[in-house]
Amino acid sequence: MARAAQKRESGDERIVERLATAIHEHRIAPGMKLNEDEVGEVYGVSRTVVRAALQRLAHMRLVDLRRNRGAFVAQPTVKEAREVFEARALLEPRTARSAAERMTEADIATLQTHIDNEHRALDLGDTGRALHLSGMFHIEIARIADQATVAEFVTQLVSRSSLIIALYWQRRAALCESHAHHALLRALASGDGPLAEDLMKSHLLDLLTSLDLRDRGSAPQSLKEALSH
Amino acid sequence: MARAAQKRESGDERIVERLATAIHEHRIAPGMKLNEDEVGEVYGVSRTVVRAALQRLAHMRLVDLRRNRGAFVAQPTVKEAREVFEARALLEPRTARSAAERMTEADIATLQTHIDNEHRALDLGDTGRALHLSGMFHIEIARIADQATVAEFVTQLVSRSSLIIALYWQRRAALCESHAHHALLRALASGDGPLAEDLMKSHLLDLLTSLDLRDRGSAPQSLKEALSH
DNA sequence: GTGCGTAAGATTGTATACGATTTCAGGTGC
DNA sequence: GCACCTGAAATCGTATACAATCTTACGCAC
Repeated sequence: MARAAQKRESGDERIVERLATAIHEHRIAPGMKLNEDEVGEVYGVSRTVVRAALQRLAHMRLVDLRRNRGAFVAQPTVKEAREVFEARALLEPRTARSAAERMTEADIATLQTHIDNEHRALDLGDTGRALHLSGMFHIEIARIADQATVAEFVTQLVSRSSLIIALYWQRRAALCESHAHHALLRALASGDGPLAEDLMKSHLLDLLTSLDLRDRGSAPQSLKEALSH
Repeated sequence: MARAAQKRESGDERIVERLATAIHEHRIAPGMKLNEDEVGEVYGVSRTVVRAALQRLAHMRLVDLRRNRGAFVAQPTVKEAREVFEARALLEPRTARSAAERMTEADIATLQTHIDNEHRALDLGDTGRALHLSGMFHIEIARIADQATVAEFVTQLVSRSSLIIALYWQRRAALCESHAHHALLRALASGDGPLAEDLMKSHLLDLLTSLDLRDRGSAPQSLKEALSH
């Protein structure tokens, strides 16, 4: 209810959001250059606000800002990918345990909704949206744990994970995710903290092992029409 | 222009650094307003770069950016303080263990230097610098663990901790810190990962309990001359 | 004297302009 | 034909100008 009602969105936030989802949904490929003038023209704003948006995206590690060179969609290396999941392994299991001890009926409903929507998106073949919702599930848990700082970190890590998955996915296994989330939700709903912690830990491990993390060349494309709308 | 010297630093980074240290050393009080024109005049740059700097500081949670209102030095609440240390408790102990398994002679020397400098600063009564060096010790450990992502988070958390300590400090136990760091270094140097993890955990707990985290009114002052140089 | 409305001032948000740096194409020499 | 130099075009970094929004002070009615 916060978004739709509040038209007070500062120009750059709108662009951050649109660019972020475009990156998450893999509509603009890693390595692609984000020319300030072009982005500005696409969204009908000046470079001033584009630069602000790019800076924030750089902060989220979704784009790479190179001095006097410009902004490029981030291309997480294999090392970075491992480090991101390492950080998630440190933060999320314990946070899931905390969340289990605080779950309310409303929280259960929210998580269930996320899972349902994720299933629906998958059925429709909208893997981009499914991935997004899958991430929201993790973020929501941190929020339920009432740990804003951790939630913020998890948000960034989930965001980067989307990019990483887009880059290093070795196909298959979107379903097992949903199952993992469902089992997690059961543990959370029953207030079983230790179980939730274990499930989260193995879930993250599964995610990591489902990636193909062997070095390989990258394909830095360069076009901007993918941004249209 | 007589900018001379190092051009490697993009204008805004210089300002971010100066403002950050000014905040860390408590030279500008939490709640104080950071007027864009004034800051720009102090550092001899235009609002454009000041705004970029403020945005980055907001990202670090050192300043609070309020729409159409301006930038204010952050005033971490008690809740935020707890959450920051909660996050540190999740990240740092395990990271210390990893670091213990990777320590080199150079790393040991670096940490020892930090401790020495911290002692020296304390002897000179420069608590601001001592606090800064104390934080660097923690950040260095994350770097040694070769976990850039975690290191980045720890950097932000340490930074916020400085502000929190400035706000909620209650007892004069700066010495125990040094002792804790010294013990930690010994564990790290001897490659005892589990011990390092335990020591870090209790060190963070000590830090947290040394704070007076009961709600109380804040004192939002308002001047800018504290920024001079 | 108190409360409120309105207008002037101050401050932030955004756009545009200009200088600095990089990139790339074309040409010259070997 | 290849390497290297040179200059123009493109792009980023910063400053300035203008518009939108908020704050504050003044004046008027009661």
